[in-house]
Amino acid sequence: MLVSGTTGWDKSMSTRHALLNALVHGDASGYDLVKRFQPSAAHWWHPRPAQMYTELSRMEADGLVSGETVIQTKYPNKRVFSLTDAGRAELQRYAEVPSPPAEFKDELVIKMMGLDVADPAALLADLARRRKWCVERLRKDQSSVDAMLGERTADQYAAEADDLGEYLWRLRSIGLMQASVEWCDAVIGVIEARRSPANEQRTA
Amino acid sequence: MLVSGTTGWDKSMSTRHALLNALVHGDASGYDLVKRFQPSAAHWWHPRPAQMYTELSRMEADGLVSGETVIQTKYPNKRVFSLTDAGRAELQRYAEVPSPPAEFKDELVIKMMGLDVADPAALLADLARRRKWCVERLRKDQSSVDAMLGERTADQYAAEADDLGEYLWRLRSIGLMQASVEWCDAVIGVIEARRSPANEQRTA
DNA sequence: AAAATCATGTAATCGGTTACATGATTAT
DNA sequence: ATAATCATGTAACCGATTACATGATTTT
Repeated sequence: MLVSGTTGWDKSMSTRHALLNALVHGDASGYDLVKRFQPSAAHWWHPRPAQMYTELSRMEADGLVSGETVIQTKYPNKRVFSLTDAGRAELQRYAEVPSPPAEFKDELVIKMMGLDVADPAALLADLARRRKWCVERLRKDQSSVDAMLGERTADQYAAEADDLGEYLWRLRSIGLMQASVEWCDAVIGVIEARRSPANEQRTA
Repeated sequence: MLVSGTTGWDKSMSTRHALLNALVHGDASGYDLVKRFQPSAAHWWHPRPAQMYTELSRMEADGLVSGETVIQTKYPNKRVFSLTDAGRAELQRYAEVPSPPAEFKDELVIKMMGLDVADPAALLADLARRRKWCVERLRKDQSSVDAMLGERTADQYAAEADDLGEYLWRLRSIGLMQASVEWCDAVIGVIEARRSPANEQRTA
């Protein structure tokens, strides 16, 4: 598995509870979990391997998970983690704490602040890149959803499936990516309108 | 000004460049900038005062801004910052660095991971709260945009205005909030479908 | 032969958060 | 009287990132 490079990783979230929730569906090694949260496998948020390993150790120290070492001959030994009762209790507690509003962090928005004084060329290039990235992400998420659904309707899937989390995560991503693409187009439109304010003299 | 409490603050972004960009439009004290990025005044991202003050000092040490102390008798003295040439150069450099993909951090999405094993009651409450929050945010952003436009069309505004950053920031927020509300509704739908899988036997 | 897979971790650093401290002035 | 405004900061902490280190095995 290639870990850094390509498109790179995105940023932060509640790593501990993400790991806890991931272990609900079955025991896993740190390595398994790293893969499950990888950018290619997952979506728009990815804890880094370094932190996942440290967090797993901390969780073990806190008694939320227990790790058993599995000795392997051909490959390095691994530690397989499972939820403890305390872990499950913590998950329950967490479920009942109201979630804070989602956080959105977008450097492009910051750059927009300088738009009325800056040269828009660099911004246009940036917007085009961003738009492309979002379209690509959208395509991937959409095809994941299609693959998950198969022949079923969304309602059937909702009733039967056992990986609703994955599914809903992708739905979330799709919505955000659509909004992002539309925003890019709107901003490009604004910059164009500013560049050629021809239509001002038109109607009135 | 009341700083903490109420809905509270959201999280992180590139504080340094946000401050730099804010100073493009005119000199300002730390306090002015704190207000400009406040949740009520601004949008969905807000650096904390503590960090803005520290960051301004660091920027001054790095020569990107220069602060002049203004002595006041009735109120505490203040330091008014202005961009230096180095600061403007840094802003230019920053404009040319490609922006990384936007980051989205949403604890609700994490909670969804446990949906097929957990009791959905707590989640439903959480979703309802979230939905309400987003609708409210949406309303505020929408009325800000309306106020900015006034009698003008979007194209006219784009050609004339000198606060495009504020405007585009709100457009971004509106798109994200709309997507968020729709997602909440979709998830609620999924949970309902799961709770009463009545329609499975229907057509086929 | 080169690259990717399996598998885990440490150390240094950093950006950001929380909590706290101060105190005159003005508006409700 | 109470609360909010003006105005700035420090100290402790913490979650997360970057960079690095290891090395046999399997696939291309």
